[in-house]
Amino acid sequence: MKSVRSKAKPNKRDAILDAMLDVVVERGFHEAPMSLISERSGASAGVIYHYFASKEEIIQAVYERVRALKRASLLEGYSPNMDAKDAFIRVAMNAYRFYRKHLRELRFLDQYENAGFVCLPDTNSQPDKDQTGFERRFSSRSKGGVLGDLPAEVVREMTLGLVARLAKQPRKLAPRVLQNVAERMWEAVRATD
Amino acid sequence: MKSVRSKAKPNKRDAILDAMLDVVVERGFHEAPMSLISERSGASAGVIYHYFASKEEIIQAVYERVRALKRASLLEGYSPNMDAKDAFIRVAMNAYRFYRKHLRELRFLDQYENAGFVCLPDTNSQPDKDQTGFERRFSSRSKGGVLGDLPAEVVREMTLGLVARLAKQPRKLAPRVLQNVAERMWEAVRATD
Amino acid sequence: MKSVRSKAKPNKRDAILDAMLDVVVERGFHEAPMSLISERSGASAGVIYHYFASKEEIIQAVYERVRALKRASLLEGYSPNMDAKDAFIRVAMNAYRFYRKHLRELRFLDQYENAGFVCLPDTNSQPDKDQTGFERRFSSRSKGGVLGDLPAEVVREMTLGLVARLAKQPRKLAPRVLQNVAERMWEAVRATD
Amino acid sequence: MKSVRSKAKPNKRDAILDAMLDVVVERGFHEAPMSLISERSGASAGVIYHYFASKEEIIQAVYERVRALKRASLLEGYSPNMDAKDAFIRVAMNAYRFYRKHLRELRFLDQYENAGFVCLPDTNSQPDKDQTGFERRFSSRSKGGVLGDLPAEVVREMTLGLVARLAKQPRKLAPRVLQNVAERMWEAVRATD
DNA sequence: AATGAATGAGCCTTCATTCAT
DNA sequence: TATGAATGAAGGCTCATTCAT
Repeated sequence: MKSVRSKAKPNKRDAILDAMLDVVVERGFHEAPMSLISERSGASAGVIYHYFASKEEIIQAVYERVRALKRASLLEGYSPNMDAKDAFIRVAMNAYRFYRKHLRELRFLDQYENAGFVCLPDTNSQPDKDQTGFERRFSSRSKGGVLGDLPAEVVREMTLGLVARLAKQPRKLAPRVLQNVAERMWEAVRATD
Repeated sequence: MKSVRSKAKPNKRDAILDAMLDVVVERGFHEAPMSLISERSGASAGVIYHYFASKEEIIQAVYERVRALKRASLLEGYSPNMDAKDAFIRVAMNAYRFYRKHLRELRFLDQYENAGFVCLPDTNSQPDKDQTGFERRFSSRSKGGVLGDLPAEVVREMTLGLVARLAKQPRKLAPRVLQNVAERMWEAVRATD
Repeated sequence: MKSVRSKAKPNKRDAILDAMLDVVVERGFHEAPMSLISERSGASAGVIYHYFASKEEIIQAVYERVRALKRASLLEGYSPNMDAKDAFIRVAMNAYRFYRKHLRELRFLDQYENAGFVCLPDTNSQPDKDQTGFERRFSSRSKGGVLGDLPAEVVREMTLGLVARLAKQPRKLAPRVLQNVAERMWEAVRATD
Repeated sequence: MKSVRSKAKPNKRDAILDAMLDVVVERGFHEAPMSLISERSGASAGVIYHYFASKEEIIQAVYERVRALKRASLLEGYSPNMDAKDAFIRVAMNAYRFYRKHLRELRFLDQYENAGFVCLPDTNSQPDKDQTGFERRFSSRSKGGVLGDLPAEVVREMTLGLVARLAKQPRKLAPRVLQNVAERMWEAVRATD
């Protein structure tokens, strides 16, 4: 019966993460002083360090949270028995929708990845089953998937990477246009017989 | 006759810009203290402010310099009478080559654009002639160009944007693969009759 | 029937004092945060203030406890009818044994006395009878004692003070050496006729 | 012609060391905040770090300076051809005079050595010639010296250590008393035939 | 008695910038 | 032009202490 996202007392730890996300997005990693995090989150300078060991750790935690959120959203509605093309397009549309709904998160990710923070070589290297299945399916035919023989990172950039960048554009794309783009990308990366 | 990139005495102003570029790329905007710029550039803390009014201005100047360098490189070898597809592919390959040769600059751009610096409403909105011609040609057919009817920013992301991201990947793509990608992109964006 | 020094549940107040003693000895007064005292003593940050009004007061209490312990130990086995020299040597050996057994306490005293804590003008200036007798006996002949006419503080430093410093040395002195030293000190301070 | 110790501009580095010495002596290592050092030394918070890398380093530097000063003072007027007893007494009196003249320094040393700072295992282990000669002479006969066979650290405490403690007493000892004490110590440690 | 989240002043240090030389 | 000592406002973080539970 208690409202979770009410501004009332939204769990202090989360309030801190929220504040950090907002501030970093609005002003960049530089100019994200703890004093501001404190003010925005409603947590005193002191308690913050009760929940996190350091500023870096807060940033790390925001990153983790965003990653998890993203992961969960992309595969929504996907099932392994869908037709490959349909699945591909669905995920692309999912991604676009997600990014538009979570522009702040998207921008945070961009900053995080560009400011030289990424060092951990992947805590998430034990991917959940769903994703494993998905990733194998959408790999090159030579690796048992349905795609052509482009290197994996190229495919990633031609699909999800592209969608992310499109979502960052100021103008929101009409679903029709988006579908159109997704189809063209499908043509570009699918296995040609 | 004087070598441009020699560490010798390459004009103090440039040394400062070089230092800033390096430091930002290596350590991010946060953790790019003036003291380090001073040390790396060989310019004393004091003189730096003879050449630039503030740290921000240095960053701005680096950005400008990088933009100019990039602009000049992309259209190398392009001429308006080339076949459209060939031109497209040439520019794509140009871009890839440029980015790989100037990874530091590319990374600087990424940081700059992601850290919330871009506020100046485009000094470069008066594009030089060459580019104008090029841009008109490679616009949608409805605007007199040779491409399909996707929004301009979508096309940009599907072409140059993509190339930039591919260039950032650790692995260098074989020219053959790159050509392959460029062709697929061409198929994806060109006007279909 | 309850073991005194067992880590079990030795009265929370004492646990706090123990913790403070340990921490101060290990790390100095600076770097003796209450959080560590809390952790080591097993008492929560909160309760500590149920037993003591402030950090200072804890330190004061440790000091008092150590003083009392020391006082009790030195005169062990002393009786007024012993021969003066024997008594002198016995007390010296007592002191040495005590300090070696309680090095932590000794080090605490050193820190306490050197860090500018001593300000209380001696609550213990009403010495217990035993000591009174002892002190009178071992004072200068002109004051009714058996010693020569050196100032009291000089004698103190030449005897107990010296023993304390010897005890702090890393190497433990053989009883024979110690006895030897005590005898020489006795020669140095006793009344010469 | 410029006065060195004038309050005018006594070399900022030294002013900082002076301030640290004073504050530590007056208030202890705990409660010696940089802000106070800054205020007392007349150096801004910032410049201090131009001269020293950290607070610890300042303390270290004070220690070094005090050690050097002390070393120089003790052997004043000593020459190897003096009679052993005379030399012994002279050095003892030197030490007392030094300590009384430099009570602040003495207290600093005490704090430094008791607060767990000493870690460097002796940079001064290459003792200057004078001292070497002195130390050999005033060692036990079995090591070629003129003293009895007490362990070296015992002798140290019975002589210089004792003098240091006497100097710390509030009351200044009359030269006569001091001489008296020195003679007794000499009797206590010299070789007995 | 006990907990531990919360406070907020204060700590050490950094850093963009200025200024005397 | 050039130096680098100097400034002082912040910055991230700690810690003695309090207070709701």
